[in-house]
Amino acid sequence: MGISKTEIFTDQQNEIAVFAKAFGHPARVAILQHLFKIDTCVCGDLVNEIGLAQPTISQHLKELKNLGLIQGSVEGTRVCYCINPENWTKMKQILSNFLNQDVSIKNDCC
Amino acid sequence: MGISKTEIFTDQQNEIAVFAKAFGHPARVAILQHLFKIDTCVCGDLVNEIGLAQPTISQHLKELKNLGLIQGSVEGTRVCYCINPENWTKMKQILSNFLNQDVSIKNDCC
DNA sequence: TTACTTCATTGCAATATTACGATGAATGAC
DNA sequence: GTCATTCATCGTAATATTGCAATGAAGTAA
Repeated sequence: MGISKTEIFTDQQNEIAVFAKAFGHPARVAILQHLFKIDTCVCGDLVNEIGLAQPTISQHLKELKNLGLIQGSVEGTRVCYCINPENWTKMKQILSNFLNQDVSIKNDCC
Repeated sequence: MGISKTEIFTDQQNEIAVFAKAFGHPARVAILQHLFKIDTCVCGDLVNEIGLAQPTISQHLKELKNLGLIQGSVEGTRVCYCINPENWTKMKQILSNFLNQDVSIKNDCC
């Protein structure tokens, strides 16, 4: 049906999935990498940096903003974006907990 | 168009996106968590454990298997799945590199 | 053999995502 | 005021994803 049955999963599982989905597109990965590389707010040049049309970039930025991973502020005609450090750290911990659960895989299986 | 323009991004960016997408659905998160919890191969009871229909689970398992994150072996009428430790570690390093790039965010922005 | 179990595959419907042209809103320059 | 710039939003088309019923394939049990 194209709709995920989120109600049968735990809040934690849904939260992991929502954050992971944010990185599930290379454009959003590229946007975040660029914001980290510049290490301050980026004003306007994201469309040139990434190779997609302006409405498409705007849409990806909106998704990242809705998740709280980035924040933007208006500077005249431009809008400046940067990482939201608190929320990035929060997200990182949630995903790291999931990724680091590989305690002890028995090799007497499969 | 529903199709991602992967050709304009680096291999690394596409790789991050592909792995992240694997966790972008709570059912796949739940499957992986269960495999880790059981800590050995799981034979058959995934449909009862997760609350989705059998073809749906089979489809999610196929995606995880195609990415190499899990592996399966036939045991009679049953099929047993477990985490692929090598590929899980590989994936974890790729995603961790991305998540851990928060070196120094200047707070004189935004 | 038949019946049963387990899982994969097919086919389909509903929803989501991606991308962009066109347009609008807000600001700055003049 | 006009004009240009920048970014958001709307509308739409194409593709992807999710979910399940029906069916198929392969094994076990009798």
